[in-house]
Amino acid sequence: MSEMVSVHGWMEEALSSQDEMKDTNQRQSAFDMLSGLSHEEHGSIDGEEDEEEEDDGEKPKKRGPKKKKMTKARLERFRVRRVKANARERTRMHGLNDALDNLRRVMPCYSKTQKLSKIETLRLARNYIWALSEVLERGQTTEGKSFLEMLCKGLSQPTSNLVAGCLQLGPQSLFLDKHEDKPHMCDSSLSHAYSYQSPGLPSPPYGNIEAHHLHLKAPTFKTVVDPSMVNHTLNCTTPPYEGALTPPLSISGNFSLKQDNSPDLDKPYGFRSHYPSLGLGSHGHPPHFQTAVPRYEIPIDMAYEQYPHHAIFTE
DNA sequence: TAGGCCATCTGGTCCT
DNA sequence: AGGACCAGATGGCCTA
Repeated sequence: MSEMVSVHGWMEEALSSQDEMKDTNQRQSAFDMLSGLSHEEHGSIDGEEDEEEEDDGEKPKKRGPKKKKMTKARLERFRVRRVKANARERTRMHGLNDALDNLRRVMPCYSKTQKLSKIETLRLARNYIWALSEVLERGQTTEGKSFLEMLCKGLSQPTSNLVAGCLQLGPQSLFLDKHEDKPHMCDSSLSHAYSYQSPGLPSPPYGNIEAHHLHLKAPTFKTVVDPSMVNHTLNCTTPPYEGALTPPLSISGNFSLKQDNSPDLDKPYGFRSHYPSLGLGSHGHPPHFQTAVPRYEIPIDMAYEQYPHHAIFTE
């Protein structure tokens, strides 16, 4: 019993100290301390090491493996294991979030200040790949409504507004000052001009946006990459695409650009190789695509010459 | 204030 | 046994 009292005192200490904690790590340690508590409630604490439980009661014996008493040593081992597992899980989730952030950066609209939610990021990424593959395979233009339709399919209305606003801006507006903290191709405030209420759509979440609801003029993407200037390596099984090059809606995945100390930009992302960061799994099969987005390799300084104001360089 | 989003904890399952 | 992965639960924060 004295053990229980001391354990509860430890818990209360963790709880009270938690109020004063602002730092996440401190909170983590408090939670981790508390993690042992819930299990104490289920098991009694015995002073003996790993002593087997003896049930002399008249209650019918339960089936299944005999549960061991929560001795102090077992409790401590459990707590340590739980704390380590929590730390691993946090690290794992941080890695997952980092990957999502990297994905956000190669999306057609990216803003440090207004991040797409996780689910919207994944949806837009899927649509983006799909739309670009359509451009490659069928020679579809990125200027039409269908491109916008594909991008916005299944997205929430706010996100669709955001994307629509991005594509509405036209080529001049795509090249934002690289030192400004603006979205790559759009800003949410800009989307107000195109904010549409789609009467027939479930609002907000996840209705399909039809282009005729948008009343948008076709965005005009012009190829700014001179094919003769680039080392065009097409790493796919399909014949080389003879038409116009895919406009660099987002070239951060194609170039390895490093303007600041962000270590993330050193890593290969996006379409740099065949879908390396899109969660292909160990088998490495592209997700139902027969073509890959062409990969342009341009020296960094040349890239800056070509895209001096491309918003993608804002980092 | 409700709802959306997020971070974290937690226990279960599978794998090495 | 321990780690990775997953899904459910929970609570905090923010916004309409």
